[in-house]
Amino acid sequence: MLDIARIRKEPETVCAALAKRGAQVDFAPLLKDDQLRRDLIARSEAIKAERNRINKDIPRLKKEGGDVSGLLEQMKKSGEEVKSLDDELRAVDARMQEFLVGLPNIPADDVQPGGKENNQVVSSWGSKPDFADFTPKNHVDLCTSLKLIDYERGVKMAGSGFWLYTGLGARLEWAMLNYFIQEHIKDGYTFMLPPHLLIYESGYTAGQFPKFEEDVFRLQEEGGMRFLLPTAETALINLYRDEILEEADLPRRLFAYTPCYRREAGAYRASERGMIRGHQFNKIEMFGFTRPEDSAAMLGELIGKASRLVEGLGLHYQLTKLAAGDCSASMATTYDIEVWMPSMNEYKEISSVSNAHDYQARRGSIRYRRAEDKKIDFVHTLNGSGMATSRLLPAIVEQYQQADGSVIVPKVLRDMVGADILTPES
RNA sequence: GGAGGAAUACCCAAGUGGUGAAGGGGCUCCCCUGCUAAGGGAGUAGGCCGGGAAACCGACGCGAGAGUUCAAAUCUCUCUUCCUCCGCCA
Repeated sequence: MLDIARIRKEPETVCAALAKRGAQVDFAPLLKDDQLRRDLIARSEAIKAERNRINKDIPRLKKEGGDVSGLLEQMKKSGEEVKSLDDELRAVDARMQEFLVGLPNIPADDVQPGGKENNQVVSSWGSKPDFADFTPKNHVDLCTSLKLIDYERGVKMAGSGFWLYTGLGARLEWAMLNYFIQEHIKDGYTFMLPPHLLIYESGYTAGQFPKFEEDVFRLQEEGGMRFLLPTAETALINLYRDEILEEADLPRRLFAYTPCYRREAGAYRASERGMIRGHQFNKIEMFGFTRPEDSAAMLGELIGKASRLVEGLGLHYQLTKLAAGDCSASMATTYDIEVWMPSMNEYKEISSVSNAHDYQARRGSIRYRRAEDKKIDFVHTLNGSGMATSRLLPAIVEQYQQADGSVIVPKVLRDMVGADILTPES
């Protein structure tokens, strides 16, 4: 949610910023409603103030035996006036709300305009594995032959877009989750296990609703809906919804493990099978609440953490700064970590680290009281995958595969997996 | 799923239609005392919205929303959350 005061003050600047992400917005109807709204409030409140004054007098007059019937008549009339003004006000409010809720976040100043084509590779780590001596297999073949993932039986149980980790595959997946959890705890982050089913308002605060309701699995219930979270971010952003934190409480550094459930309507490309567009995948999510002046530093911190985790696994990756149009609607800045996928000859996103500034905080009314002057202001919120293990497992088997079809287990996972190398026989 | 009960400030809590939502604890400040104590006094109802450069003024505000009324913490309805009991529990 954008600040109406800022739009009122500098509509052209906001308009130009939104244009960076390809959003063409005309603020004229909004600003007209804004003026109308304030007029309605002024008129309604003037009548209410008068009514309050008279109401204070009535009991006194009655006690003194005066005649109040004329006053009562007048009060009844002004009551009706107030009611009609307030009805109009509600309609204007709803119209403005609808307009504002549909607007995406303002991209940060240093974010490039344009779409995907303007994404910039910031850095890269490691190098592409050398497969000169043999033809590397793709992760679907590897995971199948090594019996790490059972794609067919996953579909049998749950339908298209689901798979099943089996044996060493489950252990490898779980080892990664454990590894990340341990690293986050070492860094002083607080471990959270949130509910997986959330109410509508939580999706609204995250910026998911109302625009992307079709993208989640929904359960219709009497008296409302619940949905399966598409990422732990959707839960964690709501931790302090409608709360006022003390400045001393900030920054908050959290992480959570949840599966992520997404509809991902439409078919995936064959090469993406088993990695992208699954309806359910595992992810550790990092999350931060900060003072506005600290969010840039925390963004750097989160990028650093995500990078170190991929490096710990020894995977070749690049860090990309997204152009405005490629950032999701709620985010002002996003950096992606993209891991090398030999079979696809592409770098694929495995972590996305973003700063939402006050966009989500405004939607969810998440604020803090400054220690010095007791003023209340919106916090900044940040999130980053740290990491999506279900996308890392394919990268691991592809990058670590050997000529004989076996896969070497990354050092940091060997104890937890209980194996140094995965072979078709193991 | 059923039957009851509850929701007022940081905490406890009074308040069954009428001008400023009692009181206590805690907290902040001051006085007295003089050193891990005790006493006295003052302050302490949030947040949003509108106006204003500000001081401030106004509107709203007793879980949320609607209604009755000239007037609602108080009466009515709907909902939410919590508590007690019963049932269910792969």
